[in-house]
Amino acid sequence: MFQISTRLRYGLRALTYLSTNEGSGTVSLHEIAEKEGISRKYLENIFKLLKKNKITRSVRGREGGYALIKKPEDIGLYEIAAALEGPVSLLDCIDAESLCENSSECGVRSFWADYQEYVKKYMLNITLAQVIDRYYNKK
Amino acid sequence: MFQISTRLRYGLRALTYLSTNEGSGTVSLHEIAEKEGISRKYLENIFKLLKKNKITRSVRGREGGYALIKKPEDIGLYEIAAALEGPVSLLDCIDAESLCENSSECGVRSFWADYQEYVKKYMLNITLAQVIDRYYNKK
DNA sequence: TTATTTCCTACTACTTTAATATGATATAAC
DNA sequence: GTTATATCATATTAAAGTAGTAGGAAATAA
Repeated sequence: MFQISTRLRYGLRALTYLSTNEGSGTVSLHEIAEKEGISRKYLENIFKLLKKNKITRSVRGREGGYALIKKPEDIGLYEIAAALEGPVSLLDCIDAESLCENSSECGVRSFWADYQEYVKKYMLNITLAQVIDRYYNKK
Repeated sequence: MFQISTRLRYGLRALTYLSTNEGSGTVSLHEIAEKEGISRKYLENIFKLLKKNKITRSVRGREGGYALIKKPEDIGLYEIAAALEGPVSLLDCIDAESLCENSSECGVRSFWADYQEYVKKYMLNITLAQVIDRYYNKK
């Protein structure tokens, strides 16, 4: 219940590693995979999404790799989660009109809409920098 | 992302219907299925969990059905969600010690622990009565 | 030229989810 | 007592999602 996906967890770890090790250059997936104990092939899938959503940039070829586009302080968790798990979407309401007459769907829907806003708010207010900070302080 | 399951949504709708229609007796799954447009067989699965978790009671045989055990004001959404989706569980941390030395897992884990508490808090503070209230006010 | 890297298109194994199938058991109405 | 209507029990199925793998093309620095 309310479990996060391995994809997002791996993604966050990879980005944490990336931001603390990229320096002025890039970091290869090979290195991240080795240091974080994550499959390199699976990281490829993850970084494909991160690049597509303009969170990272890439350099191909030898000595290539990935780097963050923005500073960790400017990267919200919401955009990372949205990139890796798809954006928040409310429930479908296709035949809502016919349903809402006789069912409890409307009440439940409006409740969940609020719930999603609540979760989204949390994600919007936390940055990658804050997650990294936790890593070092192990608080 | 942060999407709720059909099982929980159906469960909430069924409980809403139940509490507004049980009166002093019980309501059959046949009736709920018909009025809410949900498969009766699927409702059986849902109510098996709700009964097991002491949210509803049942009466077998003709004229039988289900009823709430507590008043809607005393049923928190968290217990309903926990019954239908399993309780909140933190990430496994079996070989955490070996990992935490070199990886970013610890920082990410502590972040998600807070996140889960945040969500849990929301669920604990909302009752079935409040969801029902929304249904009528269609706010 | 070669080693290393991203990039691209699949494929696979596994788990979960939503739903169905079949029938046993209980009970009120007739 | 028979019957219709319920829950209860077990199990199966179809589709989707998740985690991870396979094989190689293209780029680029050493």
